[in-house]
Amino acid sequence: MKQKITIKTIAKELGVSTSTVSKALKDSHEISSDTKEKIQAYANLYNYKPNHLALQLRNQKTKVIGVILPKIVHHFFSTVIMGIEEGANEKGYNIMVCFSNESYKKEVETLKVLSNGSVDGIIVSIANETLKNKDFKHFTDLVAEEIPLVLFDRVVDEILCDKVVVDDVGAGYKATKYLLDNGAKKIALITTPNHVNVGALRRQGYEKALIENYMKTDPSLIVEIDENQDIKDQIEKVFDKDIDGVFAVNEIYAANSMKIAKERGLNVPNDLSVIGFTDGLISEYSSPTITTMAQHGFTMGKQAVELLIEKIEKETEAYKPKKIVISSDLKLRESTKPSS
Amino acid sequence: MKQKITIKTIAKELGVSTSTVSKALKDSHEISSDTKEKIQAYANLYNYKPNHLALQLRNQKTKVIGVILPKIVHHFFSTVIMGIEEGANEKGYNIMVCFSNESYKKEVETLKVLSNGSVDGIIVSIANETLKNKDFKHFTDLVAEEIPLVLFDRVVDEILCDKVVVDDVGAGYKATKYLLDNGAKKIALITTPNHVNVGALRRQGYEKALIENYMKTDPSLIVEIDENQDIKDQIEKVFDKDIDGVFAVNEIYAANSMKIAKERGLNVPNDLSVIGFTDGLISEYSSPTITTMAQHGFTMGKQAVELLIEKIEKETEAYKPKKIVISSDLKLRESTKPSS
DNA sequence: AATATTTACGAAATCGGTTTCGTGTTAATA
DNA sequence: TATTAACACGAAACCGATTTCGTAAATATT
Repeated sequence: MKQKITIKTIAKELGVSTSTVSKALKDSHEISSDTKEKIQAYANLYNYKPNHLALQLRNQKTKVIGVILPKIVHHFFSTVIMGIEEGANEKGYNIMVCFSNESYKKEVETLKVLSNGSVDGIIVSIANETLKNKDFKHFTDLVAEEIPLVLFDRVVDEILCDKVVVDDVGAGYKATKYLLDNGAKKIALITTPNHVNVGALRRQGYEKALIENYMKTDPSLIVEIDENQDIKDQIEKVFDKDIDGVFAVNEIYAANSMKIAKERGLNVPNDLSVIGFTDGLISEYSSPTITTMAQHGFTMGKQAVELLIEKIEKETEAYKPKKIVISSDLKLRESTKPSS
Repeated sequence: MKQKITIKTIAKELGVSTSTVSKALKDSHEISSDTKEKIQAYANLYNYKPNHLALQLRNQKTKVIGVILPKIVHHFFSTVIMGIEEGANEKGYNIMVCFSNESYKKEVETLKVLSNGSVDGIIVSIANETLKNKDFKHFTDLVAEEIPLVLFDRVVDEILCDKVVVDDVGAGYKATKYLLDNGAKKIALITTPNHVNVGALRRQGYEKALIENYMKTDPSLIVEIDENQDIKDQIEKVFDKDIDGVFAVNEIYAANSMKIAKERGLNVPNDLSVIGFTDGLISEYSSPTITTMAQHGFTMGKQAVELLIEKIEKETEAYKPKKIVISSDLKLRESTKPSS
């Protein structure tokens, strides 16, 4: 890279001290207008830009926010990033994005790299593997070091920090209730293994809605998808149970269910109603289009980053972790019968 | 944030100089094993981590790569990010991700922020608005400053730097030829306005295939989508032309075409064959599934970052911009007739 | 004319590391 | 025993900015 022009260069060229240059560039009253003009003109001419690293070192802050996501090729996480970026930019921050790829090891490493002073704070959605093995030491260490941390979507109680989550129980409840209210009797739940807490919570909502309707939950209607195996094959089984409703905890599971229904000659929504989760492109472009619980990723990201920046900038001693719950709404489309 | 432990702290506590601590921590032969052990033990105990900012300032490099994308809620760009991140991590770099949101102004601002020393190099896919107004000064300035820059996918010749692109002409040709070879006579092209160069290039391929087949291009079969208006409405018109093939330059256009076909009672692929671009989730989960030109975003990202890092680390004086062309393949699915 | 007050600028410390060079002590060699 | 070499460590410069404090010269006040 080309040799950058620094304050020192300017000082030497104009025969003044670096302090004078520094003050002149910020229009200090201490410097005569003559000198100021000269220095500013020179700086402009040679396109002087203050070196950020030097400023960061001096100010002990980077104006950068670290973000660790489990994955990115995923509509929900993409929208969250958008929200984080917009919120960060508004406050003059940039974001450094990393991925754990759902791996515990990568999450630990990434967290270590980010916590060495490269960023002022960190936003994370926990990797699946970490949720499974329940080892959160890397996070609690971070909290002990008092590095600002905000968790979103995939969070756990063991880590004492600010959190932003969807009302997963409520969402599961709303979806299931809608299906029941519109005549469904046997509703399959296509979910993740229970260690993924959002899956577990949505399941609670599902069960709550059933109980309220005096129905008991039938374990054979619940499919826990193992992502390492073929998704469609795993869902296939539950279709033998003569179901008339499907609540899937994400788009992919919903889309797979639709495909199976079509193959079996079931009419959606007349023979079978389907509700998914995460309002992404698949739901929008599938045919029939899929009714989903909209997750408001953009809002989550923005709220998360606002919480974080508040924590970064307000050095409040007495601090109580906040938890923001974002409610999700049912976005009605063609895969369910119209509300009766 | 908690007061971090620094080399100075350690030095004072153990009654040695900072130079000794620094050397001891890097296992220098200059320091006696006794002292080394003492210092290393202390550093471990108090979880000492060298401050990255200080190192960056001293070494004049950040080990961070800036990435500016037009948007992220988009399968192709998501996969590119994955590739960039993986390639960067392998070489010990992190990525700082920003979005232009297709806006010229935001692109200029973001570029300015990133070029003040926060990153060692930058990877960009140009915003639509910039492509339209053809103002590339912010990029040429960057090149003049000799800040390593790599463009991908949406690139222009005016900017002298390394580039990674898809073989858009070839891809357009392959897709169109496949349709022709399987009996299509009237193929609609659903594309972007011509200033988006990838659209223009894919169109060239489309025209080339037609010419080779002794057909002349019919302008009324070409739809240039204005993204500010309803996409489906715009495509609708061309369906009145009695077409039997559609080549869409992205997934969304393809999915919309499928929907129109379905509404009009056309059987895909028997009455109408459809080929899209960008092998994303929509194509995979649509029904029938959509044949697409796979764009290999991951590979593009990885190649781009490798080019960039080479540029960053090799201070070669004589330098000739490279252009890597990645060929895209047709991924056959249900929306086209099997190859005859 | 003597003193007080501005004005305009520079020296030096600081942020947290790395690195070169110098030096006192001890051990090895002539 | 005198000289040399090896060892172990510290002082200080440096990266690029900011900022406090000090001060010489110019101007204002009594």
